[in-house]
Amino acid sequence: MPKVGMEPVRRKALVDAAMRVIGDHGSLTVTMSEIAKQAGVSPALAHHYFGSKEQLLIETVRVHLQRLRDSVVTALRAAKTPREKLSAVIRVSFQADQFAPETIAAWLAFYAEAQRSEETRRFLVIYARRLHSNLVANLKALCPAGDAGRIAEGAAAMIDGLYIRQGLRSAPISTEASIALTEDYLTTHLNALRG
Amino acid sequence: MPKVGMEPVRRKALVDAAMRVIGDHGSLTVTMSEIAKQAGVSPALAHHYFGSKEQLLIETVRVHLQRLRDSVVTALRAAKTPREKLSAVIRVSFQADQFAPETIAAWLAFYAEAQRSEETRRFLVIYARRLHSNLVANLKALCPAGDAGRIAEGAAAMIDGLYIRQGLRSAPISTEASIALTEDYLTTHLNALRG
DNA sequence: TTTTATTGATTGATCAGTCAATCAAAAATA
DNA sequence: TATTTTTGATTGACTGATCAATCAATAAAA
Repeated sequence: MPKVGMEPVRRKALVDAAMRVIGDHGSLTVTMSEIAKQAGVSPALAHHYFGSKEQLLIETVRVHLQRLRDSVVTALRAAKTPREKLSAVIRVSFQADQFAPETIAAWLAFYAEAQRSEETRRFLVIYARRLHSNLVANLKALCPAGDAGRIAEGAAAMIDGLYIRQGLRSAPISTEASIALTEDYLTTHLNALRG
Repeated sequence: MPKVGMEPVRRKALVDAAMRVIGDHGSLTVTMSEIAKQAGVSPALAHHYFGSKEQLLIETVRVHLQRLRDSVVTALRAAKTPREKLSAVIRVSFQADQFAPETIAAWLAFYAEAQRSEETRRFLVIYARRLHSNLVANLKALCPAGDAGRIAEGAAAMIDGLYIRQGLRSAPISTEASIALTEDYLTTHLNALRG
């Protein structure tokens, strides 16, 4: 079996396995053994490629945020007007795979981890900033700059809040309802500025 | 030294110590030793009174949510009109001790834990429902019932979202600004219904 | 004397991380 | 082409540390 060029294959498998195991487990206190098993390799190999558990977890955050970013870029390209681009950003935040319970559980675990791991925090901050700046950039075409910043803050908070509340499964809300609430927030506040 | 009636004293000390240690550590992966040390007793005593680490953590959530509830009740009593009561609920959510970094870190850890521990989840769901129903009850006096539910969802999401984003410390926002954003959300949406 | 409070010492389990050894492909050499 | 050497991939077995949980013992009140 040992062929050359396995490294990228194994790294991807391990990063995907980590996300799945963390999501199922609902916590970062998962063992390297579980992750390796899920990826179909030995724990020793996971250490071989990532050096440490912490490094594997950090890579997992990085890779998955990168994928999320790619989704946003694609969605933004497809949208024409600023208003459509705002909707695109919202839609991606709530898209199916992001809204799956295991995915929410995993992100929640990473958010908590950001309190301990400076590197994890850095990646999440980059995501938060990008979300904010995507919103601001397009809002500026629709309202004064000062209002754009404020409305973007509110919209970002609402997106994250709907997300975390979905994780609690107290009053499960559909993807469409979440999108509608956020859209409504934007529309109402933009209208308030005109009227 | 052993005097009778130590139990409630020790329980409170341990629950407070747990919250502090978890907040400082930014995670639930804290040891019974650390908690016990912070409380000034031996690890064995913590086990004696709580049976297990999990039970101590659950008690910690319960007690702290109970305190939060008491704050809300007091604030609601002090407020007269429905609109003032809405403001009171918002104010408590962002009050100083709740907004301290260690407190946010602790709650984030518990939110993540809710994915694993059914009992922890139950307590957080109760809090979420109470927040929602406090908002709905007072909104109903100011707008149609259907709109009240929707606006309450949005306001609750915004509160939780501002909270979690504060935990990231990416663009630290002041207590006042957080309150202002949430108040603005309510005002704007209530006005939109009238206009 | 019984009960409550308290701890030091210990145990058993879990895990991250290491290491030496194996195996097969690729590259170099004859 | 055949043979040897090197290198990358992979793992089983092991180690050391950590930690929750237990327990027997002590000490002071009731």
